[in-house]
Amino acid sequence: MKVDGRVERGEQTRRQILRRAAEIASVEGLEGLSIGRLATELEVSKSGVFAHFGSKEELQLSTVRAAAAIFVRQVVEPALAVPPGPGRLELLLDGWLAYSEGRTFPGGCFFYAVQAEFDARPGRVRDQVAELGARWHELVRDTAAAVPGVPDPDQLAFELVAFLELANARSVLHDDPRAYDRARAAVRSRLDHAARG
Amino acid sequence: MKVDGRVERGEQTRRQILRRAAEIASVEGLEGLSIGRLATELEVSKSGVFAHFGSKEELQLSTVRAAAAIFVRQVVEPALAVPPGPGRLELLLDGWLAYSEGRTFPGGCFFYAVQAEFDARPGRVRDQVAELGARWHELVRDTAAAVPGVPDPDQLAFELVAFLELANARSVLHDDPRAYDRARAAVRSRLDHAARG
DNA sequence: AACTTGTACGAACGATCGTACAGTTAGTTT
DNA sequence: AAACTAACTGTACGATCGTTCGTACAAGTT
Repeated sequence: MKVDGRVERGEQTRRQILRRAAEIASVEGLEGLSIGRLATELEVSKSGVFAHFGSKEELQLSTVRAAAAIFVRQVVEPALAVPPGPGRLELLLDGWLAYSEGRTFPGGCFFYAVQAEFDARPGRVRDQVAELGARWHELVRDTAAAVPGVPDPDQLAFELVAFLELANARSVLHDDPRAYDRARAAVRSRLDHAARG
Repeated sequence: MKVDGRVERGEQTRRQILRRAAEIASVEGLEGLSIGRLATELEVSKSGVFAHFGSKEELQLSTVRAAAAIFVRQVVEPALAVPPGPGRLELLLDGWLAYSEGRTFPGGCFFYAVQAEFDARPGRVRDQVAELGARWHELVRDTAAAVPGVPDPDQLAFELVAFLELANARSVLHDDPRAYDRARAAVRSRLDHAARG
């Protein structure tokens, strides 16, 4: 089946909308995202943007899905490409820090912004964000569990993720890249400590 | 000078507005805060609320100030009341966890929500939030520096605050109080490790 | 060639946003 | 008692919000 012309153009437009939407949301939040603004910036009509999703909530959900796909491709997949063990864990953590520091999204980690925005309100967006967060934590925990000599992978994963998230928060809020150095030092010393204990 | 009647009523109203504003903002953010909604919930007129602040930005700044005062009273002052050293550091960290876990603000830590919301946009609100965040970090660092045997108080403070913030984030997003146990365990082991090293 | 499908558009809707302003009420000052 | 002031109200404004609708047209289907 050929997929040029109308259908291809539609999917391309949709991708462009979601790309821009994820960028905006990482800075202004998923509620700060407005259909009219999105339309203006992309130089398409408001109803054109709206028609792709049917509701703002569906736009938000699609934006989260699109951001998750970018995150998986940049952070998760490279780590899963190497064998389990200390190497994979380090690659995962380094990949995350590079993803945040490199500003894949202009506001830093997309999920940090969106989690903090929706953590306390009910709804489908919050549910999806919570589920993605849980999956991320499980991935870090399972990756840590495959490292020999780790007594409590859940606890280790908690502490490692804490370092990553604070690095992101600090670097964005204070425009200070040294937060990543702090996080890298914390990760290193915590992993050394785990290996020895 | 007597301050009953008109003046007292005004200040009381202002306090009530800011109390409610801080509660709402901890859940929906400072942008989710709307003057009309605030007026409806407090059963006063929209222009009555507006007149107290003159602009939405001023309302947001006042809300941040009010939340900071609550935070200082609940977390900072009790710690400063005991002598510097390990006891003060533990009281500070335990106080923070109790402040977050006890839901002084319904959406968890007010500043976690507001920092994540404004970290990537310019403006006076962001500047104020960033300054308060820096002051908090300095307080933790200085408190840690007064503990004997701590080689790098800045690094230690970074890691401790990371545990606190992730506990808040996890517990709110997943409605899971065990995140605080994880944070307490992390704090304890990190402080033990610092004392030994 | 006739018909269906899907993208995108422009115009309009009711609601809500922040803000402005004049007026009322009640405490304070003289 | 008169003058003043601060808290608060009601109404209205322009802008923007999400959403609905009818339409135009290109592409795919039969």
